[in-house]
Amino acid sequence: MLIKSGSEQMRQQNILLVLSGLRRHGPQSHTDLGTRTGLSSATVSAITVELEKAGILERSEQQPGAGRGRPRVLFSQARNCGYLITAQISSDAVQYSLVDYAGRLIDRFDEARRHDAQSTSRFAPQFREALARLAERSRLARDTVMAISISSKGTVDADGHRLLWSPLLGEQEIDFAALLAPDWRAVVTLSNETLLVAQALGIAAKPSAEDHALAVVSLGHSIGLGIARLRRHDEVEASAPNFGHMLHAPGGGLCRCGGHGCIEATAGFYGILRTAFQVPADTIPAKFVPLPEMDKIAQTARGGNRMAGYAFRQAGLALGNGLSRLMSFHGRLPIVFTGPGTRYFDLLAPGIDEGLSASHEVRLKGRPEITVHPDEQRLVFEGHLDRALTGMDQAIAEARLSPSEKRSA
Amino acid sequence: MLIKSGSEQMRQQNILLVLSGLRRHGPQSHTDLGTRTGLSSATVSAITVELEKAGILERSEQQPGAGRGRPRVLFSQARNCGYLITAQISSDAVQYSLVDYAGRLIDRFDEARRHDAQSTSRFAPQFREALARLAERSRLARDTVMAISISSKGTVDADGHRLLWSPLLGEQEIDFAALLAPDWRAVVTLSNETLLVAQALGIAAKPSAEDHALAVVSLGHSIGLGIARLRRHDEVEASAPNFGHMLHAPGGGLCRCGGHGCIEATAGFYGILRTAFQVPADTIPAKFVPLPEMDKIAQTARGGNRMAGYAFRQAGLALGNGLSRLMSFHGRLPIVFTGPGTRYFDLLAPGIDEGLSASHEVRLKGRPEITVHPDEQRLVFEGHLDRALTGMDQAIAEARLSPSEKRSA
DNA sequence: AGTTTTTTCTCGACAGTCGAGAAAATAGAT
DNA sequence: ATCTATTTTCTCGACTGTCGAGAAAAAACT
Repeated sequence: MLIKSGSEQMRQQNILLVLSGLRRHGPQSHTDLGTRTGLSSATVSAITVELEKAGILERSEQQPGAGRGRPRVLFSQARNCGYLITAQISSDAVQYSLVDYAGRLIDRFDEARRHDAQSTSRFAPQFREALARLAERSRLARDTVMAISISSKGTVDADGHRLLWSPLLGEQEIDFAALLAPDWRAVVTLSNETLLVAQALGIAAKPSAEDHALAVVSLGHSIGLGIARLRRHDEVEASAPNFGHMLHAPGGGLCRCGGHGCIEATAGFYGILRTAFQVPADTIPAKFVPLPEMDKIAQTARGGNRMAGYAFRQAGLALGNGLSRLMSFHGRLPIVFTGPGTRYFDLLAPGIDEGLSASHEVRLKGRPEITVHPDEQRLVFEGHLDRALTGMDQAIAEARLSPSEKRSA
Repeated sequence: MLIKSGSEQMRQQNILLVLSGLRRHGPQSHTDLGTRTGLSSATVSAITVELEKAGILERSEQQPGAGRGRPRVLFSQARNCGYLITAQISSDAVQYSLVDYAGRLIDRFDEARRHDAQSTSRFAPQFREALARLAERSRLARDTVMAISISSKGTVDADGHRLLWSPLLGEQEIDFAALLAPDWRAVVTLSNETLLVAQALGIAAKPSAEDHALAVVSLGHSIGLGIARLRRHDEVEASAPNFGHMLHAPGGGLCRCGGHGCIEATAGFYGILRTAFQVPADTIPAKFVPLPEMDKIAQTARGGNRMAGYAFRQAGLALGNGLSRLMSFHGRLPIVFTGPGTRYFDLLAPGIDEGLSASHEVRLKGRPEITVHPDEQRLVFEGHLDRALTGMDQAIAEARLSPSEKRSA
């Protein structure tokens, strides 16, 4: 059964329309909103008045000298209406950011992670403490933080509450929602890192709108994949399949997940290292490979070293074959590479091409468009912003009746 | 941007709600509809009166003796409100069915297809002629046919208008929408056969609702895959990835698609035949393998013939590995096997199991639930009904204002 | 015939959107 | 300095649609 539609839903929908228009296209006037949303001027008025009263919107100053006529007044999000905290967990550090409702960065710091034995057990309390510190530094009442958005590599449960498996903490499951529930009133969401990248690229790629989807591959110690499907009406639906541990070749090298022949076991940094140094493929994978070491291997490969070159080519092949399979499922789609591994893209490209050509889709319609976008961290942050702030907009639209509204108006 | 919401959309949505409630749960009374949809009695009244006037709904007789009180009158679809034609194209025949708006089968016939050289060029005119005959046999005005729903194996374009590639007609592209446009006013949709099976299983599996998705594999001369995602509110979103031509093993046997190492090249009937008879793997695949011949191979395999047994096991392995990759993308999901190949399921099962166990998902959460459902043709028909009739409901809801409505009421 | 029970139908109130036009605010013209 | 043209914002009455409550209908039971 679908959902019932009353005048209630109608208003919610139109409020959301206004908020998301403002979100995607910045401060706008009454008339802009009207033409953009298709709503009549009268309706826009009713909505903006209501949101202004509720403290969600505020009127910016009009820009003067913009031609004849009454000057437009721009509406924009009220900054102090609520705050968002993002936490990007990566292998060597966690980056914490505090952002206001309008999407402006207020404060940010990194906290390095150590790779000793106790680091995993101490992770949760350290995380909690860091969040507390972030709020304190800006003298922010905790109740004003409406959302906490966390990202990590690995597998996340459907609710976005628990980290089920991660390359950093292994099978140590963390329930972030439960961890933060005592301290915070905010909505806590955990997302796969590459999913957020896909989200960010999805909304950015929107204007072209030629293709209906795109894929992004994160190259690093482990391999991540994100898919963004571009739905009608500016919506982006992102997902993050477990690509790194998809079967590449049965009986292949030992993977960190305990399986054999995963893509990551050949194309992740430790896989490349293993092949390059001719370590037996069932050797327990390295926990962490420093970038300089990878750089060194890449240098020897570029200098003509056979085995190093072969390692990168095999890695590319694993990626290409995997992407070929991806395209069997989702059709041919443009591919973006990101992450630290992109600095070896020249070495990976031939293998990727070879692997891709095994696909029916590629043979029929040609090679997909491939681009490289090295700055992964920034994309992750953008993904955080888009998802979390849109979520706040939604929550505002849905919670419209509770505050006062019944008595006063 | 989302879509604007006015009182118009509100009514459309609620009309759709009533129609789909009626569709999924059969004839119902005023009150039933009210509780099911959540709409107030007054609103249900307004809607049913409108639809009755428009000739979409009609009141069935009340069933007498059902206790005290005023007897309920059941609403149901007006049969003569519109008709649907379905055409199921399979390798050896095309089945044409005529169905009324309530989903009742009115007429049906099969037309055999021959496998000679001219058959493909003659296909289109024969198809057109058969549709004409179907309408004529029931003395039906063509304008009353609202939808023509066609299914085939192979690749379909996004609009559902053109058959891009099929195992039966190869690269000979057919634009069914264009083919039928001169003769029919109806909406023409082409769907992948296995997608329809997934749709049918999806709506049937709904009550359990434990898993959020399911996959169905069609085993035959070629291999089909359908996925049904169970969305909230009774909605099923079905898709049909190009599974049969997904890469199984690089450099594997020659496939009908022209590639090497596709799943189908090992697991399709011709692939099994090739392996069983030790024909070189780059031999041009047989166009068609009669079932009795497959039965014979299966018999020898069951009787202990090494090579025949190996052929089925390899086929199962290709399927299992493919499904393992599917689960890397979609998570662990229950699997249904259908199609003529299910009669060899005992021989395929060991290979499938072995292939599945290579998946990270399976190792973590255990083997997925596997069921067999041999009667593919009936499932395809059910899928046709659900998709096409739901589409008609939607069209009715959307086209509400045009007929009269403005003048009369 | 009267009462009870259940269902269907109808009426007034309410929420929300829309079109049109009034009011506001500015730049340029006189 | 005042007036006019122009553009934007705001307001009012009409319309559409939903909802709750109660009236009307239609059967079974007493």
